[in-house]
Amino acid sequence: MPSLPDISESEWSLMEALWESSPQTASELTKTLRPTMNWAENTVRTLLTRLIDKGAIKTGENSSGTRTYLPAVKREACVRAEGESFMQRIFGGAAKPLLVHFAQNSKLTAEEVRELKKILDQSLNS
Amino acid sequence: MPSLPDISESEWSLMEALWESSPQTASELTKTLRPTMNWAENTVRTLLTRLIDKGAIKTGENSSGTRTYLPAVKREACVRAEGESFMQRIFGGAAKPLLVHFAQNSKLTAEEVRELKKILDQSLNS
DNA sequence: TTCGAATCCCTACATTTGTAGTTGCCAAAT
DNA sequence: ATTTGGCAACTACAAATGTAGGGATTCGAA
Repeated sequence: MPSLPDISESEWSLMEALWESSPQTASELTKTLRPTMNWAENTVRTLLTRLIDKGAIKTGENSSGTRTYLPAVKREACVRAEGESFMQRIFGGAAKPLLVHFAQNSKLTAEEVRELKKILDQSLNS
Repeated sequence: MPSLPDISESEWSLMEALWESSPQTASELTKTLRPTMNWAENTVRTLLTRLIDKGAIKTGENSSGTRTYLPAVKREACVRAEGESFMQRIFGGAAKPLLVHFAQNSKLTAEEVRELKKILDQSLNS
């Protein structure tokens, strides 16, 4: 697997928008993100360029000939990479302490706890 | 709560060393970290200075009058902050998807699964 | 056909981060 | 007293990040 690009925090917002819906043009993306990040369109374009350089997204073209952008890497893969790196940095790479931490620091509903326990069991025999 | 300082990746290594054992002088720290990070002592000093500016560590003095460094913030609090930020960035702030992700992507032993389930149960009734 | 809005391509610039090097000073060993 | 070995204080400098601005081009509407 080609090692995944390093996606910064701002860039991640763009990626999320594209994973959510793509292709999108720069101005569409700007509008999509306007509510959350109040970025100037040039800011969005700069980030898009950087993401292309990093190989995280590709370009296409819509019917009117305007450039469009779409993910070149899968979200799940990026989430795994970010997760690995976080786990490494903060929990020395160990999953259990991480899970313990979040289990203890989150208010989960009984239903969620039930689901999680099920997933834990499944993680064993598969 | 005094909002916690933003600790970078390299800085985090220093903090870990200090949480593990403090106070330490700059040269002690350099030696402590030598096996992992092969940093020049000046690098360590620069990072220490930045951590002081950020309010993450404080200084003291040992019996020989040499400056020592020690944490000014608790590890658990920083871990919580980093965890929050990570969960926000990657999982939109939701704990369950995060837990599901790590539960599925880690090879846990039966024993660990047992412990985790117990912790999940406890997280409910407390 | 001309003007303005949308697109693109460059350039800019302050911060943060990673990683030191340089210099000055002081106390301990010759 | 001189040298030397630490320690402290500054300075350095490139890459990555956040956040745009300006100029050229083009396409559709007036």
